[in-house]
Amino acid sequence: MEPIKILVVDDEPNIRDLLASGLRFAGFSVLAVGNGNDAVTAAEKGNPDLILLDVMLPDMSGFSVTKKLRSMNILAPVLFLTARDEIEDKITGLTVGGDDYMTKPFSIDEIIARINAILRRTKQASVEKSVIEVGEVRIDEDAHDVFVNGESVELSPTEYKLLRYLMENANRVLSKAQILDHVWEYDFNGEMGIVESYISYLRKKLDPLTTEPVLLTKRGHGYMFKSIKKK
Amino acid sequence: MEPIKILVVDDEPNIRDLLASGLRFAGFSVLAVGNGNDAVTAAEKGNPDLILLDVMLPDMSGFSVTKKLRSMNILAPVLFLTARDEIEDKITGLTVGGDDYMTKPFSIDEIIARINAILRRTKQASVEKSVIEVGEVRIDEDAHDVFVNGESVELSPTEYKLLRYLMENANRVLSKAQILDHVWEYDFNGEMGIVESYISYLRKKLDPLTTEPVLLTKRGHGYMFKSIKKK
DNA sequence: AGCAACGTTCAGCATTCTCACAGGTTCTCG
DNA sequence: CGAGAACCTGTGAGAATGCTGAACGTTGCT
Repeated sequence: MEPIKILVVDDEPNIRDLLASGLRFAGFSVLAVGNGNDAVTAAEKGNPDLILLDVMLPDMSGFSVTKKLRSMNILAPVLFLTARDEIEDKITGLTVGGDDYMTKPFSIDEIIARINAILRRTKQASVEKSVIEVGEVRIDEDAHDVFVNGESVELSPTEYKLLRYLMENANRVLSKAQILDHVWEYDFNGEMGIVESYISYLRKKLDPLTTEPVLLTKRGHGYMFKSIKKK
Repeated sequence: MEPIKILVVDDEPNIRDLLASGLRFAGFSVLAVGNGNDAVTAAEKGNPDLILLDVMLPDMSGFSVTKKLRSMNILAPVLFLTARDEIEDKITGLTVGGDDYMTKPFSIDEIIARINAILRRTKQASVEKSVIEVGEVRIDEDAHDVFVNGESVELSPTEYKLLRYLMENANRVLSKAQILDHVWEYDFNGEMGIVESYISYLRKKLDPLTTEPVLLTKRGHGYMFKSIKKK
């Protein structure tokens, strides 16, 4: 099976490396460059399945890059990255077809989720399923819906991301530090107590609907989503 | 089969040697250096499968080291080491993909367990299974779960580490000193009576569920986890 | 502007864990 | 057999860890 190829374009080395290693760990084949010109040549040669494109580049704007790519008949979908205060209406209108955009700072897992969503929409079905189901809990990645035994549950964005990360790693202990790094934005500078708070929120919403608690505390280690009771 | 290569980076010679010999004994191929620059060159040449990296180094922070490594396309997962009170929020944002981190002081067996967990997840091939099963007792290293004949047993962190060490060395006598060195943090300076206490705790939890005692006292020598004798 | 939802911090409470100690038991060996 | 050594285990103090409600600031929506 061919790995899915992602072209990462960002001029800040920190962000670029964060993205590259995060995506590689998620199983993508990654090529990373730091400016618009390199992006164009890399896209031409590499034929990526998706392009992760920072809007603000030193040499040319993300807008110019896509225009150029389209004119060269390179039609890979683009996920734009933009700083929160960089006027967002410059983006709208840019995103045609399967394109999408995200604001910095982001959480690495959110990026991966968006990439999968785009690939699901635009590409062959070889991308992972949009539904994650573990035990009595099911989440629909496209609709951002959560069901417990068929019952719908309303979650805030952070609650949703946390639950998704835990379910993707069901039956594996995750330390608070790992949770923080995957679920929260990369510039988050607070305490790990916030993970405890959100675990508490999730429990309050999920536990009334499950036959037994699904979010386990592994004292001294972290938390775990438990799927099935092993006999 | 190629041995798995670990790069150890720590400026304190004591810790570095402790780690190096512990890991070598566990079957890894180890290269140990004392600062960030050497780490970068060693990683470049040695192509390690995993990097054990102290966050506080004399020349550059662990953060800079990883940044540099990532930008050089060295993507080995990193297990960060940090003093407990060294601001934990400096760590957050560091762990990407399969990375993890531990606080000093640690126990050597805990380090090895974490290393195996990371290698297992980044599926760098045939690392040992996450389940250890000896006789009627089974522990799942990913979930930190313990079962005796299918029955779940709740253990405290220290109890768990002790049981794991004993099971990894089943049918072999381990002296209290050995146990102390492997299971307790390296700066522990209490009495060996603590081992007796924890053996007692384990027995109280395990014996009711086993057909015969599994933790044997070898008077004058130490303790041994006995698997069911099959003649 | 006003309101609701959300993210974040914090403090108090509850639980669990670690470890030392000490009295009791078992074993070993003279 | 008896004394000392080795071992077992209950008790409890203090620390560590985790949970949750409350407060506050921010954002987005009406």
